[in-house]
Amino acid sequence: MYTAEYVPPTLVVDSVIFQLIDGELNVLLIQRGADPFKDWWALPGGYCAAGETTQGAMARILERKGGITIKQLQHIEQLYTFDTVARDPRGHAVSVSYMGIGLDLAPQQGSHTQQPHFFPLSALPDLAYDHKDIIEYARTRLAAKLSYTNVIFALLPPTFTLTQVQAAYEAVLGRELDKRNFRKKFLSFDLIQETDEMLREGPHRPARLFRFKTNGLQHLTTRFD
Amino acid sequence: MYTAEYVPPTLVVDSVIFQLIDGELNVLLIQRGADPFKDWWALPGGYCAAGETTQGAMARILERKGGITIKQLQHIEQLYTFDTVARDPRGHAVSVSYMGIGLDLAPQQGSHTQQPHFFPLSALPDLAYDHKDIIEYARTRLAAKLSYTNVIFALLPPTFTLTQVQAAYEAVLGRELDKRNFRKKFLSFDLIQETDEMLREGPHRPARLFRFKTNGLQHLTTRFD
DNA sequence: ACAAAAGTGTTAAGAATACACCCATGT
DNA sequence: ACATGGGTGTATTCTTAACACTTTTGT
Repeated sequence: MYTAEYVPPTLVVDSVIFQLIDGELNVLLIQRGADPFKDWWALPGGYCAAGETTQGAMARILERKGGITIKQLQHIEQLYTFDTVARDPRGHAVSVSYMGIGLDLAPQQGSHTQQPHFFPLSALPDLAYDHKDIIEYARTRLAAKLSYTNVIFALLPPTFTLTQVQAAYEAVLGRELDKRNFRKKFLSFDLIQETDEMLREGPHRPARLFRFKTNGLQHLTTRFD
Repeated sequence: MYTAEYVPPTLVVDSVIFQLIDGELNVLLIQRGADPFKDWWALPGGYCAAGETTQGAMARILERKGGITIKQLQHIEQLYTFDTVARDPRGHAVSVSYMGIGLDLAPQQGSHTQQPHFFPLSALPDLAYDHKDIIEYARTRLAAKLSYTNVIFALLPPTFTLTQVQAAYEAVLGRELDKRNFRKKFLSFDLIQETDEMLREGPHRPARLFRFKTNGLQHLTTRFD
């Protein structure tokens, strides 16, 4: 397949797994059990072997190291391939990065790692490799995608209130939105429909529950923001 | 660096090199000299070795196979990593793809290939591998970037008329724009300044030449379109 | 004089923004 | 009764879209 003198770089896959916890965007990290960066927090990642797609490798590694299956993720997309020679002290490792988004993800102890853990983006520990850059890249991509896709569905439960949708937008964009304008605009996309359920959860008026008309990523015909 | 039983996929880099010719977006192709896909047209591409960045590999391969140096390119960006196992019949090859944009590129015969050639996107030959998908991905990305960056500079000469700018937008977007509205909007970005030169090239009123205030990619604060 | 592209403004419709009060509930 | 978050409409500003004629040149 390639000549004797051709030695490819190591190919690795790193995953940025997001979910909302308490209205904040959180990312899944594992604590490394071996050098380099032993005991540092890092994105779940690992080798991609010949014959395995990068997304296949992502699924295998996430399950083994993060205790999460990709069926729990409502959206997955490839982000960028990080390839600087110095990013891994052991030698040249090219990293294909992915973003995955889920809901109520409860990571399990992986067989090769310490307990994986979700951290809010506002309180990340020091990170191994260039993983801080990768997370920042993912957050920027997700924020951009809010404005031209329905990707918000991946952060929300099957039924949800408009206040929850707005809170999810605000968590990703990192700024507050006007309640009346947000509802008018978001409803105009025609992505969701009322259910006949209400959410009662406090000493205040119950909130209407909605659901998405279709799941799966779609491009908006009109932009948000 | 990796254990004996770990065999990485081959890592290759494929480049989509665009330039405008006669008001149409063209892409650089080479004719393959060996199997697989012998004599088919393909994107210039080749192996990336350990210790070499993917962009470094791109530069080396473009020069060798396409007769173009990356210094001739006014913009380069990574696109996507194509990794399906079946995309190369010889075995699993993961392709990191790049888009490069230049001007007056005159490809030279490469040492390992037939004469490279620019083809308009509207008249592409059959292409090897998944290279048609890669070109389509690049065109879509470029069209999207027109609306939120100044990337149009990469398609234009150092001085240019507003009609040329509009024609470049139209070539990438694949649709016509209103002259008065285009000029008003584009000038409002404040990216360009008048020169005191005029372009005379026919039996009609000469056109004012402009230049960009800064080269290099910038995000627009307001969107086009 | 004619053909060809350059250059230029106004109007109307639609979208974005700013903004404040009443409603339904649990305690 | 009160505290809490749910729910709703309008006026203003800004942006977009549609549209046609005059100017300057080469032949």
